[in-house]
Amino acid sequence: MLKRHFIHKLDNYQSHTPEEINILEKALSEPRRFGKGKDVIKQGDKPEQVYLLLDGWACRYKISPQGKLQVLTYLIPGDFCNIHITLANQIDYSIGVLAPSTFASLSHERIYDIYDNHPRLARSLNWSALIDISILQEWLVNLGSRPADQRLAHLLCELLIRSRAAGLTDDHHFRLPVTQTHLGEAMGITYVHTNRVMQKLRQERLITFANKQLKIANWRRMKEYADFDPMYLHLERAVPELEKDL
Amino acid sequence: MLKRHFIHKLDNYQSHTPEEINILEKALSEPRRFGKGKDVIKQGDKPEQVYLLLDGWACRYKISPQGKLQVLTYLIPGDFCNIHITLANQIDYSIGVLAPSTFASLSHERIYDIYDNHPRLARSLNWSALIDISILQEWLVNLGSRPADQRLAHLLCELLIRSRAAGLTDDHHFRLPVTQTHLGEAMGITYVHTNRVMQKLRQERLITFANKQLKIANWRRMKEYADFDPMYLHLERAVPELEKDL
DNA sequence: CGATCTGTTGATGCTCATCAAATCCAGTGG
DNA sequence: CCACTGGATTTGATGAGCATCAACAGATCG
Repeated sequence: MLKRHFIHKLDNYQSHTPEEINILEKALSEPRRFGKGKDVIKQGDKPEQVYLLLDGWACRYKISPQGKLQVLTYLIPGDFCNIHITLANQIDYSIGVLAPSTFASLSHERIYDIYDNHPRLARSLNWSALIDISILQEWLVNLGSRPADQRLAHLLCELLIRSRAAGLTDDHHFRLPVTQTHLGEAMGITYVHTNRVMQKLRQERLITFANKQLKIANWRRMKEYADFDPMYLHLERAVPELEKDL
Repeated sequence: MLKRHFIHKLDNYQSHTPEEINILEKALSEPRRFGKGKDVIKQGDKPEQVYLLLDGWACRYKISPQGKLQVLTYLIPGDFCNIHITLANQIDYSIGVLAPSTFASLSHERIYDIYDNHPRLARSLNWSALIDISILQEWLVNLGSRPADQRLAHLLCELLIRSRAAGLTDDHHFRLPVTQTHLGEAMGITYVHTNRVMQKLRQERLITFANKQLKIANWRRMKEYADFDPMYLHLERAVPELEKDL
């Protein structure tokens, strides 16, 4: 049977026994489908459960009082959408669905149970949360200090490595079912400019993009171009393997 | 006796008994002084302890392979510099000292001890970590979707509220011992432009800045100008008080 | 099969970077 | 106490990167 994406992801940190996997599986609710454009969590909601993206594509985002939308991170299968089990009264972001997706959820009690009684699993979840923060930080660097072309290149490098880490692909292609508008909202630029920057990367023969499939045509040059160092993804154990044949 | 800044900060979440405060105090190492320009933690170090800023001013930052520096967050007295007790082999950021500062540290064992045996304190620490993430997210919004003048205004609003929450000030002034270069590195703009934007805020009579003291001259207009909603600081319990008389 | 969303292209102007130089200021040593 | 020094702030001139506005082509979908 096929390994689920979240197991695939967590296995990059440490390998999990069938029993451990079973504990996680049993903690999950029935999967629930959400259509494109729906919100799983809305800014202002009370925190109630943690969502796990099983399949599809989503993002965490904020809308500022002025009405501009900013994507905070992309969520791919295997990602926990909102791990930092929030002690706050209100959540200050939304989880939006970018392509038809299925989610499972974990109640806070289940999570606390894991933290209390399954220290190895607890470490895996903590590791996953650590990566979330680390990605946020790298996105800050991306927005604050790279021009738009490198910014896009960097984002695409990240998404390829994360896709490989989740077992979503094993070559240079990955599924990227988002519009250029979405990409722009993640990078803090307009969709018009996103389009132009995308063309530039195509002309440089770094990427191709068709049918929602993105291919990084030359990984070595792309990495260099993007100034990409995967260290922040904390996949030490797996990166050599993940970059093999790229 | 004077309440220490980190207690002041945590009390915004829930009040702490003298015994609880004592447990925290006893978990702290001897304070250690660091001079301006020194690094408490360097990119690439192994995680060993958690630092608490007792006095002074510091920041978390990253230097990209290309050599550009990006400030990820400012640290003021009462802040834990690196709570996310990292399970990684390497830390991917540095903690830099911007003004002469004193730090105390907590070993990972002490932290785990608190998590295991003092659930109320554990919640307070988690709350503090939550704010860290939330600030990161809001900074992403700031960099991604606000022009430089609003960006600076927003940053200054945040720093005033945080300073009040840590008991560092009780009026419109707060100590800001950083150069315009540093501010620029936080906002992803050059120091030249930082200077010009600063002058604009002065001309609008929103701020004054002299002797490392920043004053927000008109809180209501400044908030509006900056598009500032303090919700992300998760100080619900305290914000009404914190904004009193502003 | 029309209606709407997404991608693409062009023209124009503003925001911000870059380069360069002039003050201002705090600290240091004679 | 003053002359020196190096960092921080300020100012001006120029240009690049990106936003904005507008229009059209292609893809998608009920």
